[in-house]
Amino acid sequence: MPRPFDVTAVEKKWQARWFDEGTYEVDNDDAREHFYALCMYPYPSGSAHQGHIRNYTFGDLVVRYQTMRGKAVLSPFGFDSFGLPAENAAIKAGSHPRVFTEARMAELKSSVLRLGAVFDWRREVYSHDPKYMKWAQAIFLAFFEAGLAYRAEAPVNWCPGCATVLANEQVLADGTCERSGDLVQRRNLEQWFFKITDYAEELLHDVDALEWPERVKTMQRNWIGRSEGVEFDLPLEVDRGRALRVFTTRPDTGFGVTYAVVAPEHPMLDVLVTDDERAAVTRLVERATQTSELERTASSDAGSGLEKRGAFTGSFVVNPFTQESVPVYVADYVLGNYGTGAIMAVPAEDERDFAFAKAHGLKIVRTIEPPEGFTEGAYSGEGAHINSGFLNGLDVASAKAAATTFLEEHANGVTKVNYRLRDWLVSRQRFWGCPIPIVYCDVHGIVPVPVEQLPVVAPDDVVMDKSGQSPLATHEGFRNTTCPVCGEPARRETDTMDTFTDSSWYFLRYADPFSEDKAFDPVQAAKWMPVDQYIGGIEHAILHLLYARFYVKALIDIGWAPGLEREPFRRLFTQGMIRLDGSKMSKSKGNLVAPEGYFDTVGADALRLFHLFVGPPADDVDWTNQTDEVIDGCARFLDRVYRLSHYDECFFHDQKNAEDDEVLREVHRTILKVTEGLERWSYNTAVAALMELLNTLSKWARRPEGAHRATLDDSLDLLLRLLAPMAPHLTAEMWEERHPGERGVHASAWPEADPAMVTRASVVMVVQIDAKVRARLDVPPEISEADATRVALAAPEIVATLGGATPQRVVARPPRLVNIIP
RNA sequence: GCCCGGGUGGCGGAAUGGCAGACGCGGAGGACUCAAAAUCCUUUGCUCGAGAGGGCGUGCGGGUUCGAGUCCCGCCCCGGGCACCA
Repeated sequence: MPRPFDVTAVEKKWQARWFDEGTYEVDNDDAREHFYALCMYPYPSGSAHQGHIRNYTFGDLVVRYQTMRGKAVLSPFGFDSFGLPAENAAIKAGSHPRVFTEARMAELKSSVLRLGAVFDWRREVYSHDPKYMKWAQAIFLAFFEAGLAYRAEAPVNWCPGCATVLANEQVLADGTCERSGDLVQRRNLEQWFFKITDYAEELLHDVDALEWPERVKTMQRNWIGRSEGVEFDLPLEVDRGRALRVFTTRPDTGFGVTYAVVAPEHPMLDVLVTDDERAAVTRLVERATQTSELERTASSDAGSGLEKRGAFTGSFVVNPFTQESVPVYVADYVLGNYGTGAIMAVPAEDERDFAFAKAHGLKIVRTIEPPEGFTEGAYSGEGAHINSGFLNGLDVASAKAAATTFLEEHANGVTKVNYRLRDWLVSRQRFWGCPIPIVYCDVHGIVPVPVEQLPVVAPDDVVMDKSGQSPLATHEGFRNTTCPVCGEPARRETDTMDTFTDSSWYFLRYADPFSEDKAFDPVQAAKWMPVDQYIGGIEHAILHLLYARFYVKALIDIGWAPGLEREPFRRLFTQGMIRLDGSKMSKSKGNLVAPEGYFDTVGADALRLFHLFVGPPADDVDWTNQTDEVIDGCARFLDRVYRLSHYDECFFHDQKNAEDDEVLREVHRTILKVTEGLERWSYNTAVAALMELLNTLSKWARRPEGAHRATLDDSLDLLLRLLAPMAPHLTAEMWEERHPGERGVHASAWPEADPAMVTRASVVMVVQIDAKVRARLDVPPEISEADATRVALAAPEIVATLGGATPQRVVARPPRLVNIIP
């Protein structure tokens, strides 16, 4: 496609200028109003894919737009540079992950530069930078000292493919690893955890006030999973001094408890099992603890196999409501690490209990009257209580309250809040991550590495082999050290931290990357935080955002960040995904459409414009065989802007007339449309408004009668300023041509619409009969209801259609429409 | 199963309860050209009609309203998230 200008030369020129001159460097003490714009910390997977391009197109638009609005905009860049893909690639190539990673970083950086995205490059941060690692480790130690990091043995998710432990968050619903797809196994290992559960309530509560997509807020709430209920005792039948403690959210159904269930991991199981049942229970427990999470959860469909997934323990407990003895079962549908690991079972009102009761022939007693027509199964809805002694006749809410009081008085009951959220397992048995700065001494136990010895950096002379085991674990020089307390030989921790820890505080380092003696200066950080606009993919809706929120709250609480707001990301925008052939575009799927080809041909501005124009920014984009044509269309639009700014085929007249004035009014209306579009993330309509304006201008200036020259010049300048955040290279170039020696378009102020210029001289009013359009009339925009009615009824088409009859009713909504009901 | 989104021309999409389809892609016709590309102009929801003009149209069925793509009720379909959390 021949272009009227040299796209590549223009883009290179401006990219070099922005980079070399540090145009978008910004000081913490800048006197202008501060604005922190941030795109999510990218993993350096190589040159950018269209998802990155989309992200940085939006981010750069925000940066340039807010700058033109007179703000000091912090726009930093860096790399989430630790992670498994680099390690796997290094194993394959027999090289070091750093070599691989830094090559990928250079590629990604080149892509964002070629996109024309602007950053304060002095603030660049990357996770495997020892300067960053030092403080990542210092934070770990501070958490450790504050009791927020602890070591515990726990059943963990072990992925055989990745040869590492995974966080709950990295295990998919079907029990497979999110990365490798392998079936995750359960193992008991000593691991490091962060006590994120201490913050469950605050993390849940603070979600409400965030200006985030509702969808993301809901996901966060669901993930935290708060549930209120009662914990109480079910005394053992044989020894009423001992009891099985259970948690329930439905104390009101207590009269319907016909059995109890403990998890296979329950500590009291040994006491509960009688000799007769021991063999069967042992078999079940072994199966439950050794089989994968998948098998344990898979059979939820219609409760199949339930008879094999539970066994009678031989013991009985006493239902405090009925004083009846009920059997205790062990079953794998009860989880050991939630609540008390034991439940009261109410088959009539709980689906799972119902299925289990059916499978084992257990008694079912309804305690809530199901509605008319309800036939079979558990009923968990509203209704009046029956078969429930003192609760009879009460609705669910009142019965809950009464039952809770009863349990408090008779069964050591306490109201209790449980969360689905678990502590964050941060240990990873991998090499390419930030080492956990801990030493194990035979005498002194767990000893933190002194801060002055940080960072603990992995050695370079490692052999990345195919065993899958971290080379740190077997590297004698790394592993063997001395105890910081006593100086005797000791072992280093060889696990590294989950890479989500790196992305949990990078935005704080961006705000102050200059401090050498601390992770960030809280006074400097507070000058930018919280992030005013965070932009990233929906795939981080739970993990990254939850962890980063936790980090900030914890850092404030341990005294590292006084004065910071407790939520790091005030506004979040989640962009849609790019899909090719219906599936998400990602490197692992090999379905990337590299942007480099577009940079070389249509140019970055056209590609940016495409991403803005193709649809609502939050929606997914289907990359189809029509896409290249749409991108060409965007390039065509830019060409037309260029030609018009060179008065290509234009004619002029000297005296400004009414038509010229109306065109300028159209420009001012466009200012409103574009500004509104940018403010409410409607970039596609903002671009459309500019296209419409160009159509108007070019039609007007190319008529033989011509256009008023000064009016065209004013219009062009306004158009270029509105287009500047979207297509920065071309607008910068044209502005320089039109205003040599003056400051650039991006340094000029965002246009303000003149209120006197946005109204039209006349507008088209629609006249309907019975809601069908019968006439269109030119009327003044301020026409009154009476006048509107009068001119409507006088219109020839209306007179003809009505045929002299008096209308029953006239609805006038001046100046848009009049509807006549005959 | 539960919780969110979303169903509008051939396609991407637009529309504070007020002219459905802005803008773009694609298509058709034309101008320029020896020719093509590029560019420019016209046209383009479906349908009946030679035409003027008419009818029908926002997943389906109801409702509210002078007026519904938009609000309410009940369905269907697609996408995403969660899913033994007691």
